Amino acid sequence: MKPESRKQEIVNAAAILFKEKGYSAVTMRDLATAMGIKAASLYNHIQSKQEILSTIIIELAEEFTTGMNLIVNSDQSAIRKLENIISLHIDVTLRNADGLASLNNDWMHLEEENLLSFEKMRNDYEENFRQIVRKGVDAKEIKSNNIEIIVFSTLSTLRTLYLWYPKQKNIDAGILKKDMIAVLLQGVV
Amino acid sequence: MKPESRKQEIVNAAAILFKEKGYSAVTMRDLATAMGIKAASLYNHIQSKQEILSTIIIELAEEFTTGMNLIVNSDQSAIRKLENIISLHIDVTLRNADGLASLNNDWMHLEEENLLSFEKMRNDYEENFRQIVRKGVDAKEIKSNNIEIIVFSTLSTLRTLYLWYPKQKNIDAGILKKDMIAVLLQGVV
DNA sequence: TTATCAAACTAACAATTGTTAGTTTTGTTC
DNA sequence: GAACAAAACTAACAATTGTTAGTTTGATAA
Repeated sequence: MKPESRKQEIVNAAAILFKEKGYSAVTMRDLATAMGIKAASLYNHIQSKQEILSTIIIELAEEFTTGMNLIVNSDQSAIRKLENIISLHIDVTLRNADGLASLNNDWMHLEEENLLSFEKMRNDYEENFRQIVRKGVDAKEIKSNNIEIIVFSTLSTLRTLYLWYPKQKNIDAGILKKDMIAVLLQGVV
Repeated sequence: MKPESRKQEIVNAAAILFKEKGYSAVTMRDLATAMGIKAASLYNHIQSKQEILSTIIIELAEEFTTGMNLIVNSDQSAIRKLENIISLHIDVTLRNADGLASLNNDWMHLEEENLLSFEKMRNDYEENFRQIVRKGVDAKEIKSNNIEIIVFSTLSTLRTLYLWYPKQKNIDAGILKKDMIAVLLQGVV
């Protein structure tokens, strides 16, 4: 066990609180109480409340961006790429479910460059996703229902994993991936 | 066009703001500015900020509860029931996409009885959903992947419709329902 | 012991929050 | 135009917000 830096401990505690009540509803005093210290003491380790949020979100966004780039540039079928995307989301969710709450619900409270860079990463991510599906349809690997609906429904599910996963007890990552791939790609009927 | 009550206008304006920034980050002065009046004037029409939130959420929750009860008690196949649930979500979303943002993201800021009654409605809703899927699996209508994953993935998509639908231009409700049913039930492969 | 440094503390600030009280404006009805 | 109600206003409040300044504590190294 490598000891976590005090800052990282604060960021982790904040992610849990942000998940429960949202960024705006969590006060620095709430966070300090959760850490067992006074609010002012937090500022020995972090620069601002905003810095906590951006630390949580940007790091996760970069993980997704890196993962997606690897997948997009790989030489695989569209279906395989979709499977890898599902796997990526599950991996990130298992590692940091709390932080994903902020990424999903509080990104709009980012400021300046962080907001812009987040929005760019998210748009690029979605565009990559869309392109994979499009190519899959062209290659007749994927049913040409409505491409936008496929992208939307798959991404909705993957983005909500952070809420659902913690409620499942002792679920194995490998089984989860297999089942999720089956449901999302082969359907339920 | 029936004239909306001033209170309803305020609630509608609030729903839009809550969607953009979340309940906690929207101040009564923000809302007043959006209405073109001063913050204090809002209180001629509403009792509190909290009342606005509960008006938005409880009404929607009751719509879902009513709709779900009709479907559960109907005499149809499990697949048909799932189709009707999809249809229900689309109908509610088309009618009040803004309010659904609060229902999805700000329900935890409800207080007292409203919080309890919301949580009960949501749990009952999910339990009904789960039971329909379970019966469908028993009747061999539905593939027995992982029931929890089916419930989760379908519900995730339906709950996120409020974000996606407004970005689609001039999409016909009937076509949307058909396509959504196809993707969610028959899959994409 | 002494010096050092991270990490806690107390005390306070200026700004913002939801809300109230009391008053004025606006528009409709007799 | 008098009367009335709806809906706006001004002014202020007590509480809470993120944050800063300066100080004390506690452990480690010299």
